[in-house]
Amino acid sequence: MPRPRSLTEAQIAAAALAVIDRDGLGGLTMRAVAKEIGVSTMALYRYVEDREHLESLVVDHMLAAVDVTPPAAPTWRERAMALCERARAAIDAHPAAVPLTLVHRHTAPNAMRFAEALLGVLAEAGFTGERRAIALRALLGQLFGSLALMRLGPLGGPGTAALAALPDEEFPLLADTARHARPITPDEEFRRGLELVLRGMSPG
Amino acid sequence: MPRPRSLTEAQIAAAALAVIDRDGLGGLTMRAVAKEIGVSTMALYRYVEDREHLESLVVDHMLAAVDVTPPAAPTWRERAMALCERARAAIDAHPAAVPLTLVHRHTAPNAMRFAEALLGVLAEAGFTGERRAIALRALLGQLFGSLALMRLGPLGGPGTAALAALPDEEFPLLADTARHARPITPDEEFRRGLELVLRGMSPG
DNA sequence: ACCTGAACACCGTTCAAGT
DNA sequence: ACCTGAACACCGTTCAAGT
Repeated sequence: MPRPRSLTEAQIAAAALAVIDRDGLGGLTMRAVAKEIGVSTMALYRYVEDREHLESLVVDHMLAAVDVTPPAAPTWRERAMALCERARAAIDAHPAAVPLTLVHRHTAPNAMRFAEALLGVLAEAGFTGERRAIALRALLGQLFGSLALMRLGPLGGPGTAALAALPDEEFPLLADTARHARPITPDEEFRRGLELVLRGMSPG
Repeated sequence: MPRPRSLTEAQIAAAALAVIDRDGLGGLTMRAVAKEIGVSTMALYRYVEDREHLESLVVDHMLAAVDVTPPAAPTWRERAMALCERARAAIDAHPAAVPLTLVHRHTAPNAMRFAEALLGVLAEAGFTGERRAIALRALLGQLFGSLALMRLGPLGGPGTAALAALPDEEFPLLADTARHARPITPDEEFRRGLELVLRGMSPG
């Protein structure tokens, strides 16, 4: 009599994410995830190929939380922005996991689901062919790049404060820019950066 | 009689980069770097705090190769583009090391040197205050985000080819877009993405 | 001061054994 | 079939000892 599988991929991904949220990315080990679920380390290998696969499950699980129904907004730029903000919210809910999204973005089915939705907005706006491909990549680049930058230190954070205290002789512009950047919130930074990209894009 | 230091940071960084280029990021270990130099593993700890510090040296070493003298081009957008293309060339010369640049960008002095140069172009173009801060971050986000995306698979690569073969019913736009993206070279992808960002920016 | 090798506490993963 | 614990080949880093 075959024993039924006792774990699901979602369960494993959720446990891994809990470990990351609690102990950081450095705390993510096969042993830790197994313990979190309450199973032997080797039991995990019944469900995932290796550690890479486990990480991929985590990324897919995070992106599963992104609602990809077409946003109702008057302009295509606002609709694209709304989609990207949903993705940012879902990813930023687990800041320590951000680096994983950059490495495993291509193996997660839910990443494709998101890309398809974003392409829907672009297609409706009149983007076709190569132009649409470039537009998608630029948006994804800004989305993930901006998330990575903000995880290292948002404009309004301590890193920027340190830059503001830099010797004016060597980095005058960096110091001055850092001082002006102090009051910018991560939300604002994300929005305004993406707005630049969207403003530079046109379907024709 | 105190023995003189036998290693330099540049030498260590170069050895680490050689290891990465040869064996990938997974091959980067303290033991491998020490062996590459021809010294005991523990000798490295005379020069670097820990593995994190070693990685930071690698990133700084890669960015040291970026020429930050102001490019001579008619428009500020072309000058900004030229600077970013120099950075891309330096980083892309070591594709396996790209993920490190995302994690250690903030601790590398040469990253600040590059940011200062880019701010020089923006300042000359009339960007000031918050606007300049946002513009810098958007450019850096696109630069690093785009590099990360291209490392996973350029638009013209096998990943895109796989997407093009996707079932049309589930991902019609993704499949179609992937087909049109096939002939786009990494160079073109990088340039055109960054152009979108630059086009969307204005100093006033 | 600088360098070394052994040792410690991990890690991912293989393997043989249990139900 | 599914799960387990011991074992293997690593890893970063501490420490005591050598010159």
